[in-house]
Amino acid sequence: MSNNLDNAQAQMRRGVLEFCILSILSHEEVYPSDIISRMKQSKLIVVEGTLYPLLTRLKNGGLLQYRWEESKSGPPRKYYSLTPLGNKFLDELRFTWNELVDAVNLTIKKPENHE
Amino acid sequence: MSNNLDNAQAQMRRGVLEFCILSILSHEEVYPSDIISRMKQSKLIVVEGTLYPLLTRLKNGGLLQYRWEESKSGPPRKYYSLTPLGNKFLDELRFTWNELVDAVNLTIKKPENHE
DNA sequence: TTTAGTACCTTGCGTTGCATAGTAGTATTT
DNA sequence: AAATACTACTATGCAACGCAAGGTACTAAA
Repeated sequence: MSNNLDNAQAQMRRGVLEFCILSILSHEEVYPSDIISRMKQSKLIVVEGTLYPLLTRLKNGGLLQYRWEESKSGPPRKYYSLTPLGNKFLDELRFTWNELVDAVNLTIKKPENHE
Repeated sequence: MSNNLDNAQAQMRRGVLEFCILSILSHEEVYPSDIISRMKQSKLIVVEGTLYPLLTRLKNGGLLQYRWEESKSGPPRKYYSLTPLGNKFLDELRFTWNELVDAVNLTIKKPENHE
């Protein structure tokens, strides 16, 4: 049961993963570990095994780009940012998100008496 | 690209599928085809190949129950409804959904200047 | 009896999230 | 200098799930 719940919650989170990551990247140039902590701040947990492949997918799709930057405290970092295409894409997602919220609110409300 | 977008939109929808279906079932006893049209009304598309396995999963998890009812216009229908456990579960999902909306809104907003 | 409409069910594929493990850089401790 | 710890990126393999496609079965109409 709690298993079921965890699952359903995770499922919800997954749906907005891409959207949130792109949003974060639209505000600031960050590297993957940054994203993880930003997300954790808003209680949206992402792990490495999820994030890295996702970023690669988005990059291959032409939505993201990155540049290497040296770090004093470890290996070099990949700083990601949105491409113009990525920005357009994000705009669409914003619209989709708003639509989704509306759709869900409509669905979870008790229906009017029809007939 | 539009492929990418469709994908991301579908991903979002998937996240709330279970939640919406359980919500619908909490309002009225319906059969699967009903659910599909209810969802379509709110622009949340579900197809049979998704819905039937999902309902079976939820039933096996003890969240749903059903009864058969004859129909004048075709084969008998399976009318689903929530079990007590299903109701509790739905409550949790409502909470999760609200949390998620907050979390997303927090994430997609420009961050305050920290430092 | 054929066609159409409704409803339920199954199979198989592709995607994707995630646990796990691995590589490689810097900094600190012994 | 060797060992340990921390940070960061990468790779692999499995399991879950959505969905396209195809199938069964019932009623009604042509």
